[in-house]
Amino acid sequence: MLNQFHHTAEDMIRHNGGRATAGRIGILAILLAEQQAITHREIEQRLPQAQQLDRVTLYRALEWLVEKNLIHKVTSDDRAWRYHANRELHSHQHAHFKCTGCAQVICLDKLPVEANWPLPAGYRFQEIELTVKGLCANCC
Amino acid sequence: MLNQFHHTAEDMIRHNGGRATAGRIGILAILLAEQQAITHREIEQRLPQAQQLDRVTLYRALEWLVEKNLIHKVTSDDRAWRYHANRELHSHQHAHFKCTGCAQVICLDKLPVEANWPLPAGYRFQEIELTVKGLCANCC
DNA sequence: AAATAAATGCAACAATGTTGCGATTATTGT
DNA sequence: ACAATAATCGCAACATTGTTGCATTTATTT
Ligand SMILES: [Mn+2]
Ligand SMILES: [Mn+2]
Ligand SMILES: [Zn+2]
Ligand SMILES: [Zn+2]
Repeated sequence: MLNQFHHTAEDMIRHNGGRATAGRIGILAILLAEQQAITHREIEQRLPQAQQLDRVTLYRALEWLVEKNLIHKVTSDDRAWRYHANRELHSHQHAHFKCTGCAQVICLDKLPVEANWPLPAGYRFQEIELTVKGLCANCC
Repeated sequence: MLNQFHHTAEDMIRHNGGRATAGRIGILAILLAEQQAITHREIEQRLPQAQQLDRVTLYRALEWLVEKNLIHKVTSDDRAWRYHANRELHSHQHAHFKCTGCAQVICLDKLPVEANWPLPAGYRFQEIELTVKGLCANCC
């Protein structure tokens, strides 16, 4: 139920010292209900007509949610960030899958790569960004 | 010597059935001379004042070089493609490093990940895109 | 209910890349 | 060397995604 997610969303926002505005709650509820990582545009489309937000407000709300570590965003090759709620599985580093057919992005559970990557001398490792590309079950 | 690269570039272009225009040759020579993967903008800046190209022409030349497999392009989190000449090392799949300080991108030699990634049932693997982020020797 | 800081909406801007189309040019054949 | 031709180029216009400044509104606290 989306109402359930609304409640959870509001809690999460308050626990992080932010104002529980309709916009933030709605956005986070959408991301909590979503299996995949979705774009700014897709979030906009899922918002009920009654409470459409300004583009900029949506961007800023997402920025805030990322800062507070409630969601994470994923780089893609189509120049559009995709956002996804942080669940237990995804609190740490993980890889992503992107379908080259329908452009959907899902989070993969693990990041089966050694964190100690062989870098040139003097370089310092910070993090790995890994996207597996292929076809999803629908597009196969 | 950049002239040497010009000669090589012209050869590579002709061998692929394309017209050896000053623009294409200049671009490919720049990419051959460059260690790192560089952006459209950076290529533009390296072109001699005498033969500045239209932005669109530059984009289309790069597109053609990628099609012909003479160069490859790299996705980044700043929404700008970066281009690099295909050498032996990079003809196959490989990972990239991006410095979070100065934004430089270099190609890493290997891709120490199994090509057979554990995907959900019904999904088909195509390729891996992997970027290691960190600080380069200068920015450390 | 008033005070206050946080969040919002609007307009303007920036960066990167794409498309259509007429003009130019590299290449080929004579 | 010259003409024919298709490939390439340059320009203008557009698209998408995201950012910044600032005045207005609103959630929260007192
Ligand atoms: Mn994820
Ligand atoms: Mn590379
Ligand atoms: Zn798909
Ligand atoms: Zn650096």
